[in-house]
Amino acid sequence: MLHGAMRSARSHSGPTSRRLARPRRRRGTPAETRERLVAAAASELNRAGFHGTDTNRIARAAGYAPGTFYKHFTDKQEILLAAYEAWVTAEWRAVERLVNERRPTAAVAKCIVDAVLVFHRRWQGLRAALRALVAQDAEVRAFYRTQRRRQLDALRALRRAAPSAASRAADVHLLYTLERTCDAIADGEARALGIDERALVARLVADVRGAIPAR
Amino acid sequence: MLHGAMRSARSHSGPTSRRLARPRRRRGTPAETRERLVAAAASELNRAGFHGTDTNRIARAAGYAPGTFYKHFTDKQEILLAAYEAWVTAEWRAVERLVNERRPTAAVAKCIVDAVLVFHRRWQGLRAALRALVAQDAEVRAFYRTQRRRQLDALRALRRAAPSAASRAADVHLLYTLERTCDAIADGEARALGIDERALVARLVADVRGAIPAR
Amino acid sequence: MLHGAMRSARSHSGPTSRRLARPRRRRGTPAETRERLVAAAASELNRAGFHGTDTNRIARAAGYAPGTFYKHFTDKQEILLAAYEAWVTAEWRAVERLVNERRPTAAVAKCIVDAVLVFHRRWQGLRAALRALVAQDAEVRAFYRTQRRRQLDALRALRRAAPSAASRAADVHLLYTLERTCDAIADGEARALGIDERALVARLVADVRGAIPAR
Amino acid sequence: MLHGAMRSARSHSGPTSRRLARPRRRRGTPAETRERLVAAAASELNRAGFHGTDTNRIARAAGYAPGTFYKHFTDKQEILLAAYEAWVTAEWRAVERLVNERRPTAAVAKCIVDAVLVFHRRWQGLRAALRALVAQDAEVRAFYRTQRRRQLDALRALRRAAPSAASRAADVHLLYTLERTCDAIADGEARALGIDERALVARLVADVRGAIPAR
DNA sequence: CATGAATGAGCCTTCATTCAT
DNA sequence: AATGAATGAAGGCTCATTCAT
Repeated sequence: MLHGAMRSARSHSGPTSRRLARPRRRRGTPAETRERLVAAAASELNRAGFHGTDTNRIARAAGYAPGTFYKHFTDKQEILLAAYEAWVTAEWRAVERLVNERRPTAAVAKCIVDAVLVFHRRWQGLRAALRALVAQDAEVRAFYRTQRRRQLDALRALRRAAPSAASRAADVHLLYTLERTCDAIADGEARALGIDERALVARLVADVRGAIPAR
Repeated sequence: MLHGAMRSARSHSGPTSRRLARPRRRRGTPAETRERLVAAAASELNRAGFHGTDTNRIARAAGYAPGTFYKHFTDKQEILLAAYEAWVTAEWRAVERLVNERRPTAAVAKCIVDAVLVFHRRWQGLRAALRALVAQDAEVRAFYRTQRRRQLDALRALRRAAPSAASRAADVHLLYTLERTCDAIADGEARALGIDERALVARLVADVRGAIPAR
Repeated sequence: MLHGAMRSARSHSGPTSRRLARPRRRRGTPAETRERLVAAAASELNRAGFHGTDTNRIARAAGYAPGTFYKHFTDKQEILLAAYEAWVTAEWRAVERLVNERRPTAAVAKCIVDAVLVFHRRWQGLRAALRALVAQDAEVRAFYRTQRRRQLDALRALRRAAPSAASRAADVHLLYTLERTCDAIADGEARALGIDERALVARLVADVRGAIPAR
Repeated sequence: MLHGAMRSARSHSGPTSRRLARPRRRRGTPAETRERLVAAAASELNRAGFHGTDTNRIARAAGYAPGTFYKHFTDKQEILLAAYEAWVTAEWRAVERLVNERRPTAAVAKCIVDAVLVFHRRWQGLRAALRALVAQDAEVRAFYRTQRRRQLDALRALRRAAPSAASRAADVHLLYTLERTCDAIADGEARALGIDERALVARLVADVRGAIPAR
């Protein structure tokens, strides 16, 4: 009569448990596995930051065991860079698509700012996580600067202007302004400060319009 | 508090110098202890970021045992906020001082940008550490926004203009541009991208000049 | 304008603060100080147990600074023993008083059980704290056994019987039964188990009655 | 779980023997790991009490690294409860076994008291550790009372009597008496007080005999 | 390729205790 | 006699990473 399975009030579920369990055994090519891991990492990093995310959790969220993570990435930092690269690529692909549409400059500028805002809103946390590492880690810094060069190249192509010292300074000035202000709108700071977001966006649109050639 | 450490951009003696010679029972008021801890924290956080230092290390760097930290701060986050507050205060005190000098607007604008650059160069890491936490922690975010409001108030007073929705948008636009660009110059990114820093600074000076009243 | 005393959102109150501050500077004889400390310790230990109480807190609760504690006691354990000794003394003084009243045996037995219950209810936590230490520490164990001898002596005197091996066994049997059962009633276990407390008390009264001489 | 360790009162090989020879990567099922941890915890807690051991030590004693502990238990308290639950189960299994033997009531009662004594002797420290926490922690208290209910149910079944308020009071009265007295014998207090242990045990046997049905 | 139990360095935090005043 | 800032050892717990399977 005492033998019944009376469990402790607080029973730890043990190491076998998968709190984040999703359907597993989704076999596929290594590339698919990697892609799933990057997607899961982007999401986790965006939500909890670099130090708030753990690699076991990333793997589980992607449907894999912890060890699998390290078959595809050498460390946590590497997957952050992969996630960020995907982000930059997607953002600039979107911007380029907009620029190539045959529309008035003003409309294009507005669309670009809107598109950037959408991306910054969606990936606020990921961006912040990266920025923090950029300040601390030389490797991340080098990577970040490479991405920045890609952005600058894209912007220069968009301008269709001959590169000059002045125009390069103007380009980074624009990029930083756009980026920082979009971050502030994206993370709600502008609203919290009682700023009229439309007025702020209007300024950004004006900045962008000044940078792309009139049609 | 901490103004001794914040006032100058070159006043840091290095943490290694203290680690060996640690006098037992350093006497002083609690306020002095607190100030030493904040100065040490600013320095450590600036060097290694939030997750790259620990409270024991901060205490040791200030010349105290680990336990002492917790007599003055409830946790590591609190001391980061204290260090940041001191930073903001010192920076804007410097800016105000410049503004109040009787000099031509152009000269004042140049001095302001230079001063901001000095602060951003010196406290790059601290700023990055804070930004990362702002993205993750609601309490830090609230604190950060309070500081931002102080900055905006200071800027408005400097403008001597009646506050309007447009001018507030212009103010944050300027702040973000100045801040992000100075960060990029401070952390060497501008140089790494082959940007002419003087040209970039010139743009910032022009931005600032547009914001302060002509004499 | 920035110079106003703008305090951080979370401001640690610093080492000078006395969260438990009671009116201080109550000077008096060393014996009075000691007594206040013991009283405060009894209360804290009773509430939070040995490991849940800290000596700084005890000192503050008694109206003194942390250092004062160690002027009167060599360590935390010592004050626990002092508090316990006071407890035992008070309890048996109460029991003796009841026994010496000229009343029928049954009434006296009932009063004794009630009195014991009152003490156990009031000092549940202190008793538990002591018991835990008794199991771990030889010094505490020795002290505890000394108190137990006092109790046995008191009980023997109360019995007015010649000491014999049998009567001594009966005495400890009674003491343990009374003690453990009163603890269970005092800490609410009896009630939680759905036991009729009056029936249980009645049993204890019967036990006690069998041990004291009829009039 | 843990019955290997609990079944016998002499099966412990000592924690020192393991500390040096620690094979890397001990393989086994999670259940085996858990069982080893619980056995090590029971032993450590029994030896040093709740605050006298730490989870790192428990893990090492079981042959694991500190982190392994937290794959199986959320905290130190949980493993204490697991160890205690195993203890209660083992003790009552032993008692039941004795009761079910076809022997005279007197002999059975003697065997029961002896068995309880063996368990109390072997696990004195564990019992004391638990009792101290019961006084301080609501969760532990709830768990403890659940175990107590199991004991009462077992005792009632053993009595083969219809449950009544009077019999329930008698049951807890017996349980507390038996328990507290066995603790006192087990921890050497009875001997230290000059009590004839056989006489005391004889009283307990009489108490138990009164509770189980005659054959 | 994938698994998942196990690792272990190291962080944050507490608190009994000391000692210069 | 009392103070209270300071101490520092130690403990609970986490998580990036490894490796036997």
